[in-house]
Amino acid sequence: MSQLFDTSPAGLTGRFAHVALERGIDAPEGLTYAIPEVLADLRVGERVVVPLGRGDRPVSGYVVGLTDKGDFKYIKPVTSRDAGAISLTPDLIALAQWMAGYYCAPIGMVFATMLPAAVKRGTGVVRRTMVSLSPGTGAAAPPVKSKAQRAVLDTAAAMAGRGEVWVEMKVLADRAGAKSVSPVKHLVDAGLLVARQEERVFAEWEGEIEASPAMSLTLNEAQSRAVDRLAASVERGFSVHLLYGVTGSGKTEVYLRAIERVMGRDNCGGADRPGVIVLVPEIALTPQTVSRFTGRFGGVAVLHSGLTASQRHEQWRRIRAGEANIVVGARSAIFAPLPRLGLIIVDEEHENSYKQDQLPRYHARDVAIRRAHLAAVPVMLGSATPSLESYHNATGVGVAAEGTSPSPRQHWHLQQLPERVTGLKLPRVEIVDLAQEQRKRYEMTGRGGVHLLSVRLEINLRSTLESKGQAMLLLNRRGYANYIACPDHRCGWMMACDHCDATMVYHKDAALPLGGVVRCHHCTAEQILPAHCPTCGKKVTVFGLGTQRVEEEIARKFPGARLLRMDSDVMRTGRDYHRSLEMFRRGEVDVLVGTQMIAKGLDFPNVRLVGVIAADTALHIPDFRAAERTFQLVAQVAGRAGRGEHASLVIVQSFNPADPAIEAASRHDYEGFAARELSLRAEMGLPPISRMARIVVRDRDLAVCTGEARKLADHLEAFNTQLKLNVRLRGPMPCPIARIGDYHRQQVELIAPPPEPAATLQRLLTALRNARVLRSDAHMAVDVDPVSLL
DNA sequence: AGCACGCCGACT
DNA sequence: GTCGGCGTGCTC
Repeated sequence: MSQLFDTSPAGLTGRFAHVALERGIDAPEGLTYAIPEVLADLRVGERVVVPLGRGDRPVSGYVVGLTDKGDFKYIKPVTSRDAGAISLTPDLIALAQWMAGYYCAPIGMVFATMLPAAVKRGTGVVRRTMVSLSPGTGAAAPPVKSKAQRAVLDTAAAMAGRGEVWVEMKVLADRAGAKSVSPVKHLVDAGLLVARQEERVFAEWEGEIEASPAMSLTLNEAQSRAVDRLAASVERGFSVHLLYGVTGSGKTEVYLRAIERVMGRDNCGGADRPGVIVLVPEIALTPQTVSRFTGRFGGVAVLHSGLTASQRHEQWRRIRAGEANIVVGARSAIFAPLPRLGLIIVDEEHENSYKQDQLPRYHARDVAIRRAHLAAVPVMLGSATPSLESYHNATGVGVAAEGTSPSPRQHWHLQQLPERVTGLKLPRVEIVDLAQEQRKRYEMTGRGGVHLLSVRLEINLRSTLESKGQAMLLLNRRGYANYIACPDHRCGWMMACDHCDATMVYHKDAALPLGGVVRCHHCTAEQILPAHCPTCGKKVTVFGLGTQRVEEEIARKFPGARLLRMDSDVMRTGRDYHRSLEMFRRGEVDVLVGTQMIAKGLDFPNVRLVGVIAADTALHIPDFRAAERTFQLVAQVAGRAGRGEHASLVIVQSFNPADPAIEAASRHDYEGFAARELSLRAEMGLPPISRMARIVVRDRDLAVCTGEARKLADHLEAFNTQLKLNVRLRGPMPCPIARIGDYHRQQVELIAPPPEPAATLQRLLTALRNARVLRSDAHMAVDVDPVSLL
């Protein structure tokens, strides 16, 4: 169209910008707008305002591409640049486009996730007027009208002499002893001072993060080797290093040294230096973790959910401006707008919290790998219990034919830290058979019922407390009892949520009039505990284990022990969590009872006993990763013991003591577990050897839900056959939890076989998306690489 | 996401 | 005969 004109229409450059809008339109390549002369220097990544729809409603979007050809029929011009001059680096634009395609998400949603709302809204932006002596005003005392003006000029001259050339108007007035800024304003009007507007983001910080002293630790051989190999790979561009180091093997020190190597020892920020992103699970983002980085380096920015809007905005601006080039943060910190990237580190890469459970359903580890690839830099993934995805990629275990040795994927490297740092050994782990324990107890006492503490655990807890040691007890289930039922087996009534296909959980609370509430863990439903069975009238019983019950049991058996429970019911904010951990660290707590939030990454030297109350909680959930979860949980919590000079012990209670996952975790045998589990996955055609996507259809009406799911499955089958993709389709079938919050849920699973499973899956999903039968919205959720199948 | 167009029930 | 219900689809 532009070629029709010898010269462009008035005010237009004849060039065009592809603009991806912030919401709504699911087109990764964006809409085409003409670039006006006044915006001739528009670049990819800039946030702009464009007219949309008949009413030319102003909407925000991002320039994703520039072109000389505008082949669309009607083309409107870009209205203006974003008022806050927000822009994303070109690598983030490319990353957003990849994410929108890979995760089947509207690109606008991806941008919305990339940019903190505080940045878009401009939270915390303060305008200040800065003034400075006019050039030429200095030496000769210019005529002034008042004493106040004289004082202002003298003060400004004195400050300029100390290097403060630009001073905020209000500050200058104060220093000069003026009652208001009016003398300063008069001087500006008279041309003796010059003024300019400055916009700055201002945030209040409550107490500075204290930097822990930079300890110079000597690396052991394995640590040095890992650092050397990573450093050696920098020149080759993109590479992935899986740092598999047992619990307590000093992975953090490897990260710190790797950062030193990449950006130089004396980092203090500066845009000329490459930047580093360190991803840490939200829960591990403690002041202690952060201080290990701030203690070693300057120019560190922190991003986590506990920040206020203006703090987040301030951190983002510092990063964007190159003032901070080390970013430590949770999942969304992978979108940190570093002008130049040098390295990405993903700590505890196996953590499921890296996967976002809302649109866009991205996995921060995988996005990190993609971002490193786009920037041609190395990425290091660290874990004591790597995800089978990463282990498979880094070793090739799981696909090698008999007799051939497995080989890693291209660009992947395995770095191992097989031993704990100086002098520390992995703790001894004992398994207690709970079924046998129950029988023994019955023989001795004549009474049945499940006891939370086995004889072994109770004895060891007692001796631990007597010797002033600390203990941690893990039970990965909140509440008091997760079943509320009729005691009569012939009746069989069990209390279920009215809105979900799930049982209700009893939460004890002595402060409440009826001693507690009954809650659904999948929606917000809450009820009182019924006294009698609604079907047969018998007195209801509660059974099943929860952390509250462990707490009660310990309090009863060990009245002198200082006890603290940590689960998401008690820990409402990150501050509660950090405060509790600090109490435990200071030794003000003897026994810590909690869910998986106490299992990961914590380092308390005085923990001499770790007890797993029931290792089976995750074992029977209908998810092919049940064994992997169980292994990770047991191995991780076991790793909390033996981090000091005292002897320590881990006791794992289980109804399935011979289960391979529990057994392997008790022997600290990750490799054995991984080899076995990966061959099972290969045999059953499951990830990571294959790739999976899951599409959930939800509707309040069951018939609509099943009908829509059927239609979707038919479409999938048609395209799968037509494109000869050989993707395995399962369903439509009800989700394991078939109804949540009054919405019925049907699912279809897509499993793409090797070779090139990811590409195969993408081809099918893209085909459906282009045919407009697949969309991610309120009715349909596409989850690529799901981590949870409920 | 908005905001239109479009095709069926209760009003002047 | 019109007003308006919100279902479906487009926005450069």
